[in-house]
Amino acid sequence: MSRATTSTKDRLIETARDLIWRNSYNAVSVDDICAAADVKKGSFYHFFPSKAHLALATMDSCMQEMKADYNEIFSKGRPPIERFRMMARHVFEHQSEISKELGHVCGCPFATLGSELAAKDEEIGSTIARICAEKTAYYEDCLKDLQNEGLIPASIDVKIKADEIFALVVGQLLMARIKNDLSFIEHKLEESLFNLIGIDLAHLTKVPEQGRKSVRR
Amino acid sequence: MSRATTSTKDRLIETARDLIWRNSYNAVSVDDICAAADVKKGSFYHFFPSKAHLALATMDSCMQEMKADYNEIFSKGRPPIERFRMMARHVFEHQSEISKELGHVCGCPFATLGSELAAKDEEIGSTIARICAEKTAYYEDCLKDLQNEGLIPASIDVKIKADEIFALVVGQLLMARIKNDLSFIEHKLEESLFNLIGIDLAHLTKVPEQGRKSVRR
DNA sequence: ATCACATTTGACCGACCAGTCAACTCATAA
DNA sequence: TTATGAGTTGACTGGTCGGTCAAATGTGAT
Repeated sequence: MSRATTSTKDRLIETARDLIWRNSYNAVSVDDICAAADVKKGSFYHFFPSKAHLALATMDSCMQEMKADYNEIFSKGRPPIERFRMMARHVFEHQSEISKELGHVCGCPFATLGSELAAKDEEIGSTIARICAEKTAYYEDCLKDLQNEGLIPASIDVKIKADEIFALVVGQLLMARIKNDLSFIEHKLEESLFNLIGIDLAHLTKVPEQGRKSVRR
Repeated sequence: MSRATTSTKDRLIETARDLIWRNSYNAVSVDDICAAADVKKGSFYHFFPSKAHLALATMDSCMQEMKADYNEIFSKGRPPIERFRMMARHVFEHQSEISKELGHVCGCPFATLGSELAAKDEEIGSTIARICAEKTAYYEDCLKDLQNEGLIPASIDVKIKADEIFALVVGQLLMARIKNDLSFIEHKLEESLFNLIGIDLAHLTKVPEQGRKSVRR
């Protein structure tokens, strides 16, 4: 009957993602999730040993989706500046979509969950820390390419800069969630990003159709 | 008996601040707070009509403390660069102190609460948004002074830049909370900050004891 | 047809949740 | 002395929490 669409387990993960992301881990009960997913509680505990394990599975699912997007955005075929630019656009578009679907700006799911649970549940805390590290790896790699192309000084520490970028994005997403307003991310995220990286975008875009593939040296 | 130290109401607010900040709003029950504050539940509801109202009172208390600190740090008697520098140091020292006291890096209390409740409780959400706006006002004012002294270009939009600074700090605090590690804030926050503002600190500090009061023009 | 096994169901548990209440203490003020 | 009202107490409520369980049902292989 219900197999036609998605499996019970997947349905639980998807529903949990929506409910927890929209509200918070502790504000959403297992009963809530079961009701929304139209799954009986016994079935829930057949697939997940605890509520926390569902949260972990939900994060895994989110991370895989994120990775698929990032692999596309940060593919080597794209000039590094374009990658960051596309990331900024993607953040807005993704958030905008989620916001329409769930009725509220939701920000970064890992940050939301991490902020709530990092001090309580060690496993979730370290999982989130690992996910964040994976995200910054994309930035770091891209920053290295910017260095190789001579667009940013070779002297800067790309690892630190990547952490800074991540913090900036996470912070702006958090503010967007609190204010329930994406306009800053829509109009200013890209600029903030290049400010932080240290690239004068206005100067670069003066040469519109040249130097796009590679501005090597 | 207990009046000797602090009033029941204040004791509840202080205890709630610690417990909620350390864990999260929904993870801490009224019973928990009452037990930790050695207050009976009936007394709790004599002073606060609901748990949410205690949270609001707690935020008020946090904000007053924050304002006292910020008024000192951002006083006009200090050169604007020193103000930001002192703020970075203050963030670390404050977090370090709290971390020792509560056993875990806690980050920004408003961000933590906001992330958890903004989508659920409108009043708390808008209160937090207002508090954040008050914080960015300090940055904005300080950025204007930097402009007046010619240390940053007059062309930059200080309002936006202030929001960027706030997002960066909040984001790094959130990461510190998740990782339970203050080392990035200890060693890199100041540098990140001036990166974002667009001031080359290394260049400035080459002139150690001069140009401290004012580097006008 | 029979078996093994995965899945589903709904009743159930004790603990805990936010919040209520009537009775009590005690200081002050008339 | 008595009346008032702020503060305190602990027992109480109805509902919800995360989690359990035995029994029922479906499914695929032999």
